[in-house]
Amino acid sequence: MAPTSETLTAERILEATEEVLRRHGPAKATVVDVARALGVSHGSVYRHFRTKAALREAVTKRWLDRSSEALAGIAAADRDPEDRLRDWARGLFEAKRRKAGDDPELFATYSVLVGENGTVVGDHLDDLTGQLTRIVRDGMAAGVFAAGDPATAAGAFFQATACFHDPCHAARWRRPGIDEEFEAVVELLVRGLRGSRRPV
Amino acid sequence: MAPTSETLTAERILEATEEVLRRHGPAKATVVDVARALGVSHGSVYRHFRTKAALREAVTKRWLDRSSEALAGIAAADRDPEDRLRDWARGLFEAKRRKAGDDPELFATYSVLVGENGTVVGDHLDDLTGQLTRIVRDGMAAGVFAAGDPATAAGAFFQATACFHDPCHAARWRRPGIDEEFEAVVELLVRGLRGSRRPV
DNA sequence: CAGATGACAGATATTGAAATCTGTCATCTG
DNA sequence: CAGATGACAGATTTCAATATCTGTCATCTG
Repeated sequence: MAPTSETLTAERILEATEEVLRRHGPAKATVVDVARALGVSHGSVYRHFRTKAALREAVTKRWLDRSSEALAGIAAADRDPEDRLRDWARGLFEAKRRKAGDDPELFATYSVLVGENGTVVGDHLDDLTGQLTRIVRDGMAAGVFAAGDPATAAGAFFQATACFHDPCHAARWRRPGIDEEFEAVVELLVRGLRGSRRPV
Repeated sequence: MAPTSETLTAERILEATEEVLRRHGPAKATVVDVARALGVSHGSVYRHFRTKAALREAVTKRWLDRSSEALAGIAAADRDPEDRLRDWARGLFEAKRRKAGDDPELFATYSVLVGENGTVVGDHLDDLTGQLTRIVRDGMAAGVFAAGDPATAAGAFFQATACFHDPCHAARWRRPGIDEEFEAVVELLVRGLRGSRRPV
């Protein structure tokens, strides 16, 4: 809001943009608002970001990257792959549910941004399935999971748990019994990864 | 469009409403349009449906019920439960994908209606998971699937395949490789239903 | 008299004029 | 001269007046 004497950096613009998005929502947040919040002219914002879309994309990427960090720790840990897989899936679900529950409007805002930015979101999903692939590969190497293509199995696991991390299902995350449903799905998938009793 | 001398029945109103929805879309389809299409006054429509919402709900129910029928046949067949499960899931996916692909606007229209009508949709989902439960129960009875609560397992299977039947994922059904992804998820789930190699 | 009608009040949607925003760029300033 | 500015054109959004719709009901008709 008040003009600041600090140098205008991309980082400061991104912070201001997040704040404007938080206050005004995705539909009403304008580049002019961001410039006003920083006490500069909107022309200065365009010096750092070519278009409004690029600015929104950068904000989205920042947000998604922050989401990945905590999970990356779980994926890289040196522990039983099956436990890691459960913890990772639970961590992803809990994080999403907490964000959706604590500040529904902000979550809705980011859901809109995510819908706008196919490329950035695709990279984020690749990042997450990459983390999953690492866990699955470790599990196969340790003989805990049945042999197969780790990337395919990780992709299937990720898709099968979409109900518990994809924003389009957010409305259901408040229902009672959702935790039991989550556990049931994860258990079913873990058993599937372990492999079949009867030979193929 | 042209006035008809036949008696005005709920059925005829529903047909006209489907047509109006198909032509005008969910946002612009009005009760007055429906009455015009039937050549009657809108007051007559209100004699059969208390509100516009009730009319839309009835149309939604009709549509969902039609969707269930084909699958019900698969679920009730007297065949190997594992094949039945695969065919059922594949049938659900194919039907949804075909509808979304053949007439995207109509599919979008019904997606909106589905979003409006929690109760009717809930019943439909109960119907589908009921069909799945029957298959899973048969599989457990035959020893093909590991013992457990059939309803829980069926619910988990249904949620885990949401990517391939929930309209909110419709945009991804055109991507190349989607069939392989579907197969991978179903295989993983089927292996999970068969049970674990190592004792719990 | 069962069923259809259309006038009506309040709610909702449409429309077009005015305001604001996006993106560019010639100009200014430290 | 690197970086900021604000005027500008064309695109988009807002807003208030206007039109349409929803749901009711007294009245009509076969």
